[in-house]
This record gives sequence, C-alpha cells and structure tokens, in this order.
Amino acid sequence: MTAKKNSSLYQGIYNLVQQIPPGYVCSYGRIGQLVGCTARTVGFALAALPLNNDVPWQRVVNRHGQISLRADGAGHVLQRDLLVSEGVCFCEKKRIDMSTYGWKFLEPEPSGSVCA
DNA sequence: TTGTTGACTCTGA
DNA sequence: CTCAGAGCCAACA
Repeated sequence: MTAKKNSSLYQGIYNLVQQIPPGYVCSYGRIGQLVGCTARTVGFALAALPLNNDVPWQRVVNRHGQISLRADGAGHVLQRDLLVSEGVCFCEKKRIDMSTYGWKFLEPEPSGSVCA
C-alpha cells in the first residue's frame, strides 16, 4: 500500500504541515523526521510550494523557533505577520517559545495559549 | 554521473 | 547564550 513515490515525499510534508493546528508552529527537522528526510529536504519542499497553496508553510519555522530568511530574501515578514495573526506571539525578538507553541505530532490540546 | 546550492540541524568552542 | 564549521538529503545544470 501506499506505494510511496518520489512525489509522495513532498505530499507527505505538505500533509503533515496541514495537520498543524492554527496558533502553533513546527520545526523542519520534526517534519523531516516524520516523513523520513532531513530538514533541508523539508525546506526545499516548502520552497517549491506555490504562493497560493493549501499548506500553512508559515507555521513551519527553524529549530530555534525563529523564522529563517527565504530564498527571496523577503517573506519572513509575511510569515511573522501570518503567525501573529493566527495567535502566535513573538515574545522574544521574533523568537517563538517552542514549549508553548511547539506543536507535537498527535499532541493533545495545549493549555493556555496567550502571550503577555 | 558529478558538482553545486539550499526556507536546516548538530556539535564544539 | 552566541558564533562558526561540518553533515545530510534532494533537486537542478
């Protein structure tokens, strides 16, 4: 089953990102490990995403909980805006608290989700 | 097929 | 904590 194909790799990444609830973020390595590839591959997959996609790529950040500069050199601003718009707060200078917003695969509901 | 690049991560200092 | 270097995987020329 499953018949995983090369394209399935990207599909798996997109599917996983789509499972991220609003107000939460995930790291590349986490998704990469779930799909069976490295963080670089995840970033590459998201980079190949069209501007109008059904994948909340903005919820994907690096391991430090910060937004990495895109190949375009711009977009991290948009990403930050989208995250803040969803409820994620960048308390520490564009830094997200993974302990609070770090979404875990199949993780139960969180407890408070607000930022002073 | 090989070499380079890339939205990253890890380890060491 | 921050900075720097090396590594891993996938796509492109």
